[in-house]
Amino acid sequence: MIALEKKIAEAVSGALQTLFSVSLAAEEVNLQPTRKDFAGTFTFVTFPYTKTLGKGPEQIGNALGEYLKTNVPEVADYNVVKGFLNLVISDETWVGVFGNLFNEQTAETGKREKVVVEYSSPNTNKPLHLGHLRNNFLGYSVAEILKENGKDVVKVNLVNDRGIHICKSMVAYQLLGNGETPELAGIKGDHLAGKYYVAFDKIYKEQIGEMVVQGIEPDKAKKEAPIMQQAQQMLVQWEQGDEEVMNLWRTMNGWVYAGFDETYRTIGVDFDKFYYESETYLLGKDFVAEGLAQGIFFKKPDGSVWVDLKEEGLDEKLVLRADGTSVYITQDLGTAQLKYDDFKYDTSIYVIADEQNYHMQVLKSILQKMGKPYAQGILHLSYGMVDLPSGKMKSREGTVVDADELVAEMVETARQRTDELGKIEGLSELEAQQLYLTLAMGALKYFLLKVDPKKRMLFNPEESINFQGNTGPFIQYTHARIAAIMRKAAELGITAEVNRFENLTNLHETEAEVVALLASYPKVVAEAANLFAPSVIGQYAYDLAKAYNRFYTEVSIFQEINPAALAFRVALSGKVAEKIKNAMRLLGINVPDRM
RNA sequence: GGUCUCGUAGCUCAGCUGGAUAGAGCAACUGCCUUCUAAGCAGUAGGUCUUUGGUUCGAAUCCAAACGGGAUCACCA
Repeated sequence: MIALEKKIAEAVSGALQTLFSVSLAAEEVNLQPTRKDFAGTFTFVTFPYTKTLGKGPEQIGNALGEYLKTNVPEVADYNVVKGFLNLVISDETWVGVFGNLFNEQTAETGKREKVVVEYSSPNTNKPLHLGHLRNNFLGYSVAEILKENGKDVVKVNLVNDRGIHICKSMVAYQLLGNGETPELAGIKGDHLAGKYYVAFDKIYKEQIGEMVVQGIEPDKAKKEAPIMQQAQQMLVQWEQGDEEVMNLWRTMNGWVYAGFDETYRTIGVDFDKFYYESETYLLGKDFVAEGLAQGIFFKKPDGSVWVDLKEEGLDEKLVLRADGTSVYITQDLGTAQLKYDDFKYDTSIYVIADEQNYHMQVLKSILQKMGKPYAQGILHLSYGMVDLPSGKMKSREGTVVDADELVAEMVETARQRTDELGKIEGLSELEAQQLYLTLAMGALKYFLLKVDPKKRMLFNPEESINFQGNTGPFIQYTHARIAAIMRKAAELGITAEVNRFENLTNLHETEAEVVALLASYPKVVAEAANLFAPSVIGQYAYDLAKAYNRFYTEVSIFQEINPAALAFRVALSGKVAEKIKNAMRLLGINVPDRM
C-alpha cells in the first residue's frame, strides 16, 4: 500500500508537471482515502490549484484523471466530483499488492532503541481494580507495539510495597487478624490484605468520630486518632528494621504477591523486572545531595530542601523534608537514575493516570535542570480515569470494581453465551475453559483499549459484556470463522501460493477493499507506536474484521469454479486471519480457532 | 483563583497533519441461515460536531473568548 501510494503520488506529480508545468514533489502530493460513496481508492484535491492555473477544479481534475488513466497502468479509472479527483486502482494492481504481502520481510535495523515501559505499579495493600486494568492493558500493549516496531523493550513494574498505607493494613491485622491466612480464610492474599486495609479505615473513622464528640477539632483528631498513631509508629519501626514489624510486613506482602501473580497470569500481563520501593526509597537522597552541591536545590531555614521551578512555569517544590525523610518525588528521582543505570535507556515510559500530570512534569523538569542526559527520554504515557455509570470510582466508598471479580463475571458471561450458541461440540472441558477465558479477556481488553488512552472513559458493565458489534469477541469470531475456512481448504487440498492466483484479473469490490486494508497494516502499526495508542490497532482490527465479514457474506469461496479466484480467496482469508491474530496479539488478546 | 484537559447521534466512542452528503457500535425498527460458524450481513431512523467570533476557496479539525464537565496546584503516594 505504501509502495502503491508512493507510485500514485509520483504519477500525480508527473502529471501536474506535464500538463500544467506545476512543480510538486511526490512527497508533497497529498492523497487521501476516497470516501465510501464514490468509486476509487485515492483522492487528489484540486482546489488549491484553481487560482494559479486559472482553471476550474473539475477541469483540472478531468485533465489529470484522463492523463493518469492512459499513462499509468495502476489507474484503471477516475471520476471527478467538484474539486475531488478520485482514482480507481485496477484489480490486477490489487492482486499484485496482495501477492507482495507474501514476500514481506522485516528490515533489520542496526542499533535498536532501548525503551523501558513502567506500568502496573500496584500498592501492596489492596487488590487490583478496574483502573489498574486499564493501566496494565495499556502498558502491556504499548510495550508489544513498540517491540513490533523494532524497539528493544523492557517491561518494568515498580511495586509500592512500603509506606504508611501498607502499615495501615498491618496494624489492622495485628489488632483483628487472629492468625488469619489466605489459606484459612480461603481468599486470595491481596484480597485479604485489602480486607484489613478497609478495616483500618473503619476503626479510624470511628475513633475520629468519638474524638470529635469529645470536643476535639477534626483536624487534630485525624492526626491523633490512636490507630493512626499506631500506623505511624509502625512506619518508624519499619524504617528502623524492627524484627517483628519486618516479619509481619514480609508475610503480608508475600500473600499479596501471590495474589497479584495469579491475577497477572489470568489477565496475561508480564514483566521483565520488578523494582520495590522498599529497596529504592532511599536512593533519592544522594540525588538531593547532588542537587544541593550543584546549587540547583536550596535549603530553607527549617532544613527542608526545595527546588525552584518557576522558570519552567511550575512552582517551588519540596524534595526532602526537614527531618531528612523522603517524599514521593525524592524516590522517583532516585528510581529514574536507577533505571537509567540498569538499562541505559533511550526512552523511559511511565504509564500513569493523568491525575499525576503535574508530578511527572515536575520530575522531568528537575532531571533536566540537573542536566541528566536521560531526562529528555522520559515520557509520561498519561491516561484518563475510568468512570462508572454511577460516577467516579472511590476505594474508600467501596465503589470500585474489583479486577478479579470482573474477570470472573466476564468468564461466566462468555460461558453462557457460548453454551447458548452451542458451536463448540467436540472441545474438551479444558479447551472450553480456555476459550471462555480467551473470550472474556478479549471483551474486557478490547473494551478498555479501543478508547484513546488520553481520554477519560466510561465503563458500563452491561456494554462491556456485550459480544456483538465493535467488541473483542466480534474480531475473535472473525478469526474463528476464517480458521474454519482454512480447515476446509486444507481438507479439499486447496493450496494458496502466490503463483496460483497471480494472473487473476478480476476482483470483487470487497476483495479489493480487504487487500487495501491488509496492505496498510505496517502503516497502522507505526502510527500506533508513534502515538503510543493501542486504540489505533483496535480500530484497525475492527475495520479489517468488518471488511472481511462483508466479503464473506457477499462472495462464496468454495463455490468458485475459477481455480485462480478460489486460490486467491483462500489466500486472502489466511492473510486476514494472520493480520487479525497479530493485531490482537499487540493488544494482548488471543484469538481462538473455534468459538 | 492559576495551570492543564475534555465537550461529536438517546448512550459509548471514531474522525482532529484543514477537504465532498460528519462515521461505527449499542439501544429501536425491517429484511437475510436446505449448512464456507447469523457472536454475522444488508437496510430504516437518529446530528445546530457546546456557543460565539476569527483565519480561508473550504473548519468537527487551526486560533481566541464564553459556557459546561474533569484533573491538578500536599512536608499523601
